[in-house]
Amino acid sequence: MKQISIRQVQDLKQHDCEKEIQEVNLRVTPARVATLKLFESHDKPVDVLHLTDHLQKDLGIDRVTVFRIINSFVEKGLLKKLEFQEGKARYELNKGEHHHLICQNCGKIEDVKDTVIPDFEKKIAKKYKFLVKSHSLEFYGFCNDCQK
Amino acid sequence: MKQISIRQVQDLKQHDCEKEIQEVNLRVTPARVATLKLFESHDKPVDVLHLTDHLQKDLGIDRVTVFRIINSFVEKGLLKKLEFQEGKARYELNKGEHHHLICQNCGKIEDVKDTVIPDFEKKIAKKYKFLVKSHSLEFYGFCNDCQK
DNA sequence: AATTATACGCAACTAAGTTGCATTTGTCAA
DNA sequence: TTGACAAATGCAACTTAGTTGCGTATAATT
Repeated sequence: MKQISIRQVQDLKQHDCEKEIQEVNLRVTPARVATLKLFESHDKPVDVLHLTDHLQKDLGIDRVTVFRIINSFVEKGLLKKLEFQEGKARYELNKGEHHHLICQNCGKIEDVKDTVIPDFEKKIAKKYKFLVKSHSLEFYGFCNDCQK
Repeated sequence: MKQISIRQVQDLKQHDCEKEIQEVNLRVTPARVATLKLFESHDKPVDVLHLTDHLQKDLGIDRVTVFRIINSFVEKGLLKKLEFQEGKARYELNKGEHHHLICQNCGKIEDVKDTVIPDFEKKIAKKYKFLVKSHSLEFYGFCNDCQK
């Protein structure tokens, strides 16, 4: 069986990111590819400070640019903006409908698959004549470890 | 049938607010009563700027004090903190479980009664061993008027 | 390789929210 | 009712998230 090297995996990733950016009609720039790559290698919602930490220090990408890139990614539907009552936004790749469990003690964020919202949305559309475009659902409390 | 005057209604309200504040072990101060009254006379979630507008101009209550009062009210469970992806918080009286429909065009906020979350929370508690303390659910889209 | 719209970096700004500290005020007990 | 003390307020200064304007650089297109 033919193996592919780490190098090749990274190239694939690089190529995927470039393609994704191109597909939403944004120019493929090093800053954008690096940002999207960061999200691909992160499965939890991150805030901008966390992103700039790496992007600015290691790649010299400006804070402002990171904000602008993220806004364009959100606008194009690549990212989803989240707010966990922290006074700042978090972002995650916009794939797979799910919600979040946020531990108020240790800050751990867990994903929960959605089982109820699509039905609820239909009811809302009918009853309130409201056209739902997106939603956000978060649960705050204590994770298994922090209940002790 | 005996009528009560506007004056008496306001006194009742004043008294209710004072009682509520006392009951959560906070000192009854003019600033706190005025803040709580503002919430009682407002059925939609408001941001701090909106509050200070009245409290500062008409009653000379400082911006900082408003922030501090609100934080203490949230801590004591009188208010619920909300975030509608605006880069600032909103607050509402913490009574009656409900969610929000937020119109992305005109900004109108509508309340939706909860029908699905309590059940969902039970499932989460069981499956993820997560102790849910609170949650937030918002729907973004277009209200009836703005769909045209 | 030249053109051009778009993206980037830098500096400055805005707006939300917080902190420290001196003064005032609500509460409670004498 | 008054005096004492903890708690609340006002003011100034600060922090942090996010934005804007503008000159320069660069990706896409011919």
